Amino acid sequence: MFTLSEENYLKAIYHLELGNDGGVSTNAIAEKLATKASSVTDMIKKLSEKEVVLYKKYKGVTLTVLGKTVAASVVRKHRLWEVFLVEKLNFSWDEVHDVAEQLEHIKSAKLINQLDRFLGFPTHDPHGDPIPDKDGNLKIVAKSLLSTLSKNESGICIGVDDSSSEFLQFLDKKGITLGKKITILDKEDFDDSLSILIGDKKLSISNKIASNLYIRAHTGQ
Amino acid sequence: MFTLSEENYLKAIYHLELGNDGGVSTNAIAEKLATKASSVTDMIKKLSEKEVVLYKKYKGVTLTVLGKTVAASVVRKHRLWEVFLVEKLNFSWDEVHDVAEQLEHIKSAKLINQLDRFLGFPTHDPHGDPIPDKDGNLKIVAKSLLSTLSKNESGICIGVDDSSSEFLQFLDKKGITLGKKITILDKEDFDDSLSILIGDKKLSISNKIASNLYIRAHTGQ
DNA sequence: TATTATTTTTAGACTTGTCTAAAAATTTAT
DNA sequence: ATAAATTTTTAGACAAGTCTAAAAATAATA
Repeated sequence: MFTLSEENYLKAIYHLELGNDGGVSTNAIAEKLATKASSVTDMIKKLSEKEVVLYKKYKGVTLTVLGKTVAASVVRKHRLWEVFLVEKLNFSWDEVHDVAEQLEHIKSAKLINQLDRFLGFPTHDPHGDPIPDKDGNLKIVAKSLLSTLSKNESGICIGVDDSSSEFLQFLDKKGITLGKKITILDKEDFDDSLSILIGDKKLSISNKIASNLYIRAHTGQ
Repeated sequence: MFTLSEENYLKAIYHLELGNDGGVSTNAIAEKLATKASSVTDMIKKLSEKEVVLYKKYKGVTLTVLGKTVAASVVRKHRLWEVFLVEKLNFSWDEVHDVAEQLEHIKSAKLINQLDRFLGFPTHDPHGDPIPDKDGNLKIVAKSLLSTLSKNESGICIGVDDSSSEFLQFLDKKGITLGKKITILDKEDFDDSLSILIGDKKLSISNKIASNLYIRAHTGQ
């Protein structure tokens, strides 16, 4: 059994490992959890004794198979609860994070299995992130940043990189939601801003926005 | 804001105050929370400084208006989650307690208000206990123990006193559920056991069972 | 009422998770 | 390759919540 704090460390390491390949640094974990490097070192020792991470002094940390399983289960719970909040309780996608951050630590296998069923076995959370299955596996869908598409290419909006509530509210305001088709009408060399067609509306968006939107290639039509 | 532990103490005191009138003793709280009297004294001092209880050394403890509000809100959350688990996630009434014990500490006003709406503003939990409203008020329905009814009297089963899972499973096995009409066919003086009619079935139940079942008077018919 | 029993509180210790400040190791740059 | 900068670890401290053992207050009893 793992404490709330241990689960948060495992989740942080899990997310950091997906980004960087190889070990995760003490400082990276500290930054992610808004804590101090010395606290991270302490906790890493504890996690290492519990055999959920591999740790060599000064060499960073890696999740073991067990650690990965635990972390994935926390992520699974987080994302299932997010779906629940949006689909059943009328939360908007920018409101779910803090509550899911609490709900992800509730311990009950039956609860999460029944919730999964109740929600119709969803595969993605409201931000387009994949939901790990019971065994911790997740299906990674090939995706590209909108900023990497060329003129006249198009795709389906399937996720966001930055899921801060400011960004999500901005997208709401512009009418950019998951599942919508986006076509690049023009690219401005000067500032890399884009002119796009979304639904039947023309929009101009900055490169910063385009670098935070994930697109699934949309062949044909 | 209150910690998980503080919330548990407030809830315990709240329940104990409903039973005993007057102050709640240190030992009673210790027993309810399965902790030591010395720990209770420590925590009571903290709660007293936070002005949620009135405390005089050796004289027990009473909730303030603020304390009562906080406690009722925890109870409200607990019972709403129990309804959710039974109504939406197919838990049986003997399985909900431990999970609700965790869920009751999730902090989000929007979550609990939306959950309340999603469930259709229920007034009672799966064990027949009333759900406090947003302001912490609860509607107390006149109820009697089945063991206090006389021969040929009848009533509707509306709650249980003991909600341990052993007792609840026993009731399931016997087909005794909330909302059913129960009529006393006979009372045995020797051991106070009862012969009852529930639905169209005749049952013999011990006094211990009858002393843990709440009945709403059922006049006429 | 004096004595015994019970309840409650205090004193001191321990665990978890955190922090600051200083020391040690590693990496970067000259 | 040596010095400087950065990262990481250690050492010691602190707050929350709990515990045991002993002291103090209250309640029960002879």
